[in-house]
Amino acid sequence: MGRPPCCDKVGIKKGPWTPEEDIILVSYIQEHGPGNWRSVPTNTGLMRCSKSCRLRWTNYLRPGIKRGNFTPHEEGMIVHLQALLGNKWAAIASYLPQRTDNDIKNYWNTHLKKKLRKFQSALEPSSMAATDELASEERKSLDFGTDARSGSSNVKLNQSSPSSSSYASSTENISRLLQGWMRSSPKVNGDSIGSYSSTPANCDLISHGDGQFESILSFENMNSVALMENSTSKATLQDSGNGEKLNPEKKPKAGHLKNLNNNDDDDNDNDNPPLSFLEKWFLDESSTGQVEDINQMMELSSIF
DNA sequence: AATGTATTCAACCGCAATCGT
DNA sequence: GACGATTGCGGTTGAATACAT
Repeated sequence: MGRPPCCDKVGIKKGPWTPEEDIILVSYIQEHGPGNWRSVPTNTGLMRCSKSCRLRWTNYLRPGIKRGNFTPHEEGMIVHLQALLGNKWAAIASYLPQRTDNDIKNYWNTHLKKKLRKFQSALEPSSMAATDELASEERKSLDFGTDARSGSSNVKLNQSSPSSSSYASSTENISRLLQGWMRSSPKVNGDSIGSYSSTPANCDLISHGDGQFESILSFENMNSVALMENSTSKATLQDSGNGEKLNPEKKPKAGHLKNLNNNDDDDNDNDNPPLSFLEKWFLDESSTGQVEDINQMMELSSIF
């Protein structure tokens, strides 16, 4: 019953991509442009399903993708947007140029969520005791800005995968691969199309580029995604790279609606979540999780 | 040095939305 | 409008790697 998975076909290759496959895919897209993924495997001879080709392109080969360290500004934006939108990674990614939804999702799951948990534990130490698994995990890495495993700064974490054997982690390979295309890419608003300028050109979110959170406070009066849509409606959300529309907020699925509604519920008083304090705490690498003003912190608990 | 454990992230899977007929 | 095909998205997995013992 139901449609069989597209990758279940015999002879369809799975797993990590090889440099040869990447070159084939990039060459094809360079010539034909992204899209019509269905025809990509057929036309290229790649033994990959269309989905895999699209994923490889959007998450890795696409020009202008920034890998590695997330800046504090990016972290702050993710925190902000996640609080506003829930796990709408694609929507969040549309406001973080050069970052893929997958990247953001991974970063959230591996780094930011931990920070949030720690934040919660600071708020409600007793509740942490109830969640033993999480609690023990967090206790292993008490320094907020420290990698639990290495004890070193988070900055280390996102260096392009240290692996020397793993091709997929070699950004140099990819950039070399794409160099020709990047050079020939037309410019839009001073940015190479290759930079995947999916962020709305007029969007206040990042246009300031000052690295301050104020830059995203254009959401100040937002209480819902619908409002966000209004606030950005003047911007043409168009991925200039492949022509795909990049609507920051498509019709949410049921689960997402729930998520969003939860946010709405939290904001029933029509006030935005008091995130500035959270950001400060969240991004303070020297923070040890100490809460100086517990009352202020308590205000934040309802957000999550 | 060997082994066990934790972490990361590229890639896969399944579902829902969208598109084309 | 109905239906099938295609695309996009979010959750999850598992191999590779780093770290701890």
